[in-house]
Amino acid sequence: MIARDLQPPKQLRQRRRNDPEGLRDRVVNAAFHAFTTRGYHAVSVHDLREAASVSGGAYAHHFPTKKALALLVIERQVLEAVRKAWIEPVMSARTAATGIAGAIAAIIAELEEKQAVMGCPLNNLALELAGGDKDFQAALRSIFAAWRKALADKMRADVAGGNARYVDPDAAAAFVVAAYSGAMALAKATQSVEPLKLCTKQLVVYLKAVAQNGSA
Amino acid sequence: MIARDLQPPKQLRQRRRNDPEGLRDRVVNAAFHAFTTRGYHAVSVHDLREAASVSGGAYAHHFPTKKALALLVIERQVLEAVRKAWIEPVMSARTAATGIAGAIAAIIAELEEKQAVMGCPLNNLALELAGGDKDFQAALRSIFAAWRKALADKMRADVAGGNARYVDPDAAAAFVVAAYSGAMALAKATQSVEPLKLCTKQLVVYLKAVAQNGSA
Amino acid sequence: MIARDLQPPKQLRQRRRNDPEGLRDRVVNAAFHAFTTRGYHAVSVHDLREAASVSGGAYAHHFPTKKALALLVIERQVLEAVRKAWIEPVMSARTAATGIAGAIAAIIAELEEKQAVMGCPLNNLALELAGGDKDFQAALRSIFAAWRKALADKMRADVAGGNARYVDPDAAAAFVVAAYSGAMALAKATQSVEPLKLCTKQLVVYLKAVAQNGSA
Amino acid sequence: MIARDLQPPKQLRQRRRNDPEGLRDRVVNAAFHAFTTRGYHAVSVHDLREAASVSGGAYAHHFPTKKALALLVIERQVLEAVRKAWIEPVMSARTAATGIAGAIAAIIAELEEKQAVMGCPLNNLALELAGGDKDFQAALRSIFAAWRKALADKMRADVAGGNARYVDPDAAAAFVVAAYSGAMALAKATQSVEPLKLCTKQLVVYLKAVAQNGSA
DNA sequence: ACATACGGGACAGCCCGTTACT
DNA sequence: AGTAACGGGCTGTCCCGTATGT
Repeated sequence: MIARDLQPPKQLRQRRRNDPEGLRDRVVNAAFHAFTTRGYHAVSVHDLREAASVSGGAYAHHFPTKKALALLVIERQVLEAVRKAWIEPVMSARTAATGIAGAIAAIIAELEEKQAVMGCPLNNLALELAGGDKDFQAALRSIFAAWRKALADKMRADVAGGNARYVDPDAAAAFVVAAYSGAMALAKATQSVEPLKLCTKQLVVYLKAVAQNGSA
Repeated sequence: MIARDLQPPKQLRQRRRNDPEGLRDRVVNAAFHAFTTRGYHAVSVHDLREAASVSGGAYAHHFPTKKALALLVIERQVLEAVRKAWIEPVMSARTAATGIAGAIAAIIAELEEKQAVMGCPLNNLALELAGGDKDFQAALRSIFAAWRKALADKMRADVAGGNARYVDPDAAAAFVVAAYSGAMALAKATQSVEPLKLCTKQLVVYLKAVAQNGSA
Repeated sequence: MIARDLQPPKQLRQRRRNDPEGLRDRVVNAAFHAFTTRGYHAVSVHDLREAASVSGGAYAHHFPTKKALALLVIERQVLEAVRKAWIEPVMSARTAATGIAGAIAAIIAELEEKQAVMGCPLNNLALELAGGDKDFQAALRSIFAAWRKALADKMRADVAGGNARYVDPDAAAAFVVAAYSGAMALAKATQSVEPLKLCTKQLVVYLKAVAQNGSA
Repeated sequence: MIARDLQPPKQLRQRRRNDPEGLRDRVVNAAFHAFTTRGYHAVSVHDLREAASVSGGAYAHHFPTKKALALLVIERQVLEAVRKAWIEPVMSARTAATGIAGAIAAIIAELEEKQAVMGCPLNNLALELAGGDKDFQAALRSIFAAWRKALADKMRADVAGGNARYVDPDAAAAFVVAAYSGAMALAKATQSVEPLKLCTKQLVVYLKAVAQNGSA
């Protein structure tokens, strides 16, 4: 009718890159960061596409649903984060106790560089998603299991090597995971590393008690 | 103006009953349950209105925004839940250690009646909301503070009464909160009370250690 | 279930005033201001009740619908505003021409005190509402008619008194109303009194032309 | 993933046709018509989508907000309407006076074909929107400026060509715009072209006066 | 007269996933 | 592999008018 020149600026049409792996990485990394800091439900796929500079079609080509992407994030990135921050440091430490203390110390050091305490990626996702969906539940549970198993194995190695006498390494490992997770929750709620430091000290007290007189 | 009953006097048009407090209670209770089990972002206000059988107009009259409702839930219901499950049992127990063990035992007993482990209401909300919004953060933080303070006060009372010699009751209280919170997270992730039982035993070990030889 | 003390603060219950006329005045004045500056559709009855500090029940008791209130505003306040700003000054002036110039000058002076140019109340409402609703249309049209009639009558008096020789006073009056209305629209769009001043000068030129050589 | 046609291949599921420009045109034209006749606030985006037969998703893809759509309408369609109805006819006329008279005459002729007088698109929007929002204000102001400038330029050309002696072409142009705008407002309020005809005659009187003896 | 509580529906905007097209 | 267009439904919030109650 009036004015028919409403074409969108064709010249701005995004350049195509054809880099499937890079694209997947960008999306998965953006999703890991967004999901673990803001929460699965609080993040829209639009946010993720924007953060990763990916068009809707390309995104859909690689990730059928939001849930599938989240499972990928959990199984790859979250597991990897736990491995890097906990499993590897503990495995390569002299004893379980020193490894645990060292891992937490490293995390505290990293947090103190940044300004905000965003909590533990695994726990953030677990508390939001483990209640509802079986697939999420299974994925998250297996990471917790790997974490606990690594700690327990190290404790068993300590016992075998004569460095400690844990009566129930599995229980002790679960407790360490729990204490750290809860301390991080406290740290997130107060937006301060102070609870983490406090709890670390207490964790050391506990570990000394169970490693020496063998109460657990 | 003269009433002109154009519609035949529908007997079905059920008489409205003004019950603002009941309505508010229904909504707040529904919100407490839904928010703490499914998560704030996973629940729509439509869900809540339906669960509470409340019309859109009535809902809007009482709760300006979803956030305001959530703050109400946190400040009233969540605080009350922590009080009932933790603060009151511990305060009325003989010692901090027995109170803590008793509180967790009661929670485990309650969980074993039900089928699903939905986690700690406070921690569920904290992990989802403490990262983003200042108002949520403040509300949640104050509940954690009350929880920690109650435990620490009881420990200080134990010290004063000669029943224990905690060196740092605040740290010990924070650790108890953290260990329980983390154990509950583990329980939720595995959908089993087993981690909770395991961790409780270890918590007792810790408490014995710090209460007797005064390491903390 | 948990916490049942959710009663709204009963003590805050608004004091009842029982001042029906004052209440009506407050509402009608608030509505006049809001409707003529922000527009009928842009203002909610909630806004009006708040601006007039009137509860929903009291509001509804006096004004059955939003439209009825608006009609009242038009028939009372808008008409009164036109009377005060135009009809009375012109009627009491020596001639139509001096009355018109004086009326506009007074309006300009008033605008220059304030910061924003909100336009002519009558025209603001007319352009928004005259297109759709017959009742609004009739109410607005009658005000324009009164305005035009007053100007035409004064011109006819001028002719009778030998002060001017308007050939078509009705046309001249309509033109004055139109020129002023359009000038105010221009002033509102530019948020400046400058177009109003410019147009006033031209209006004087026109009036001299038609009053002296009798072209209209 | 293999396509599994769980629904029988619905023949009715009409094939989607991608026509972004057509869709945008449909929406913008519908918006132009609805906004300028019924008003910005009186029209819901639902109305527009329905009028343009556009789904919610498609609409959102092209127009982020209602305001953005309105700005587009103003900057494109309203400007174009003013250009077609006023600027081009006046520019291509022999003199400013004949151009102005011709433009209004054409508008009157068009109105007499239809039944309703919906007013000037530009003024309708201006009176509703220029009071509140800075972006709307700027967009509308620039159209008025273009309109006034075109008339003033034509008058200056007349002076240069010796066809008239306007002392202040800018003021005369503003006055013409104002008089027409106000006359159209009157016409809308009375739902009749009569005020428009009346005022046009007077406008000619004015133009003769200022063009010949050079009073403005 | 007037205050609170309430009903049902509309508001603009966003959601995730899919389809057409290059 | 990748882009833009698109569908249908849901989000939280607000709307105007009415009913209940003092």
